[in-house]
Amino acid sequence: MPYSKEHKAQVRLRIAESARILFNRHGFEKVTIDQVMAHAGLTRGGFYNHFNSKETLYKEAVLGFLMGRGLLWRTEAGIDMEKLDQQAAINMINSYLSQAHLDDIDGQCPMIALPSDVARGNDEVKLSYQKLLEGMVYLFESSLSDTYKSHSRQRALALAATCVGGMVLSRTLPESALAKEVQQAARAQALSICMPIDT
Amino acid sequence: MPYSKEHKAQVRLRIAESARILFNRHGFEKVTIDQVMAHAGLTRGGFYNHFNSKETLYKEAVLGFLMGRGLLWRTEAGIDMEKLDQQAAINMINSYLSQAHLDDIDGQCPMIALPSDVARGNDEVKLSYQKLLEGMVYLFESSLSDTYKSHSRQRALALAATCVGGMVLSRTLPESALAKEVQQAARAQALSICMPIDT
DNA sequence: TGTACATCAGTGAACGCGCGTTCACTGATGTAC
DNA sequence: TGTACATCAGTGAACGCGCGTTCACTGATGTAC
Repeated sequence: MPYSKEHKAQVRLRIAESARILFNRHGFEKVTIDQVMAHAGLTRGGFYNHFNSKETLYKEAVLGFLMGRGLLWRTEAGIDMEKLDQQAAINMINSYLSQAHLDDIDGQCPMIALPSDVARGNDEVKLSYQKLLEGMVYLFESSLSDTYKSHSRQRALALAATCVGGMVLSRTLPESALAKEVQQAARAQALSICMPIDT
Repeated sequence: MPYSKEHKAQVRLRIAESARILFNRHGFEKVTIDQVMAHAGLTRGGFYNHFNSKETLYKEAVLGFLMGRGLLWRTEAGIDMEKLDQQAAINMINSYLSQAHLDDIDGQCPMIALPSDVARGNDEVKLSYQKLLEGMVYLFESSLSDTYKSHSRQRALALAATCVGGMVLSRTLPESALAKEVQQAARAQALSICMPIDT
């Protein structure tokens, strides 16, 4: 049994990670198997040792975010998944709706980079996208449950819509003041939702 | 001078309209010139009598929504662009964040159908997308200016983010209760933003 | 410890299909007389 | 009013390129002895 099992698993992960980055930059369609493999330091043909088709890459790439880059990202934002209080929601919003996130093409949340690509993908991709959203909603809902006894789920879902919507719009506008304005307005709105009204 | 000028202009519009519908269904990449022309009742080669390239179709298709389908849609929703009061904003939200809009793949707002495609398009497409957003923000801002003396622009921008975000997320989730839940939560939130707090 | 061997991850040429674009043509239309 | 003509919208075959996928191979690795 040449080559250890871990070796193959690692290479597979490396390919999926390369795919995630390139998909974030250029979308599912525009990225070729060649580019993905080259980015992972390999050549064309080997791809099919690891994946059945390009389609199966989509799922793996989107899901990879949760455990890889996304995990790192939550840590940096000071979010402790064991202790989801109001501050966690605030940190999430400030980090998600930030200039840094707008600038980070490679590391951005796939919900922002790939919404319409996923909408046209197969059910597997959509399900992995749903996992991302559920993670975000869980975070918001847990964080808000202390502040708001009722409607905390509704508020959490609306917060997710505002966060993703604000970033999607910002990303889609041509480089301009308006892009920044949208992102900041969405943030202000989101923060006011998760804080008790005392203004 | 055979064929009147109007004839050519009409055909051009018909092609752009076919493109808009097919793009809404399948995105920029997946749709072929053949399909667009066939949908418009023409054949492949004639395309280049009307457009320089596939790329130039993008802009025209997105912009076409504002004056075509979008106009019809605002009328149906009972929105009078001459009289933008609080009710106009409420009508807009109820119509935009609705099950009917979710079901209307062909006629939906391109901001929902094509966000990531546009984000990767050229500046012309982005600019036409921006026009759509500006229209929406203008509507909200005018409608809210009576209710809220200050921050009406910020609220309008955040409303746009919530509307687009709610629909984008809904569209992207696999057919499920969650999709509907997101859309309804976004609507409830949006409505509560544009109505004086009296709950 | 050293060597022969079997496995299979990785290589890169080749295949085949699809699509954007071009081009020589055809024939419907409005105009001139 | 009727007819010949010029224009150019529309046709469809052909081109060429790019990309997903296949396949025969190569050579690095862990194992058996």
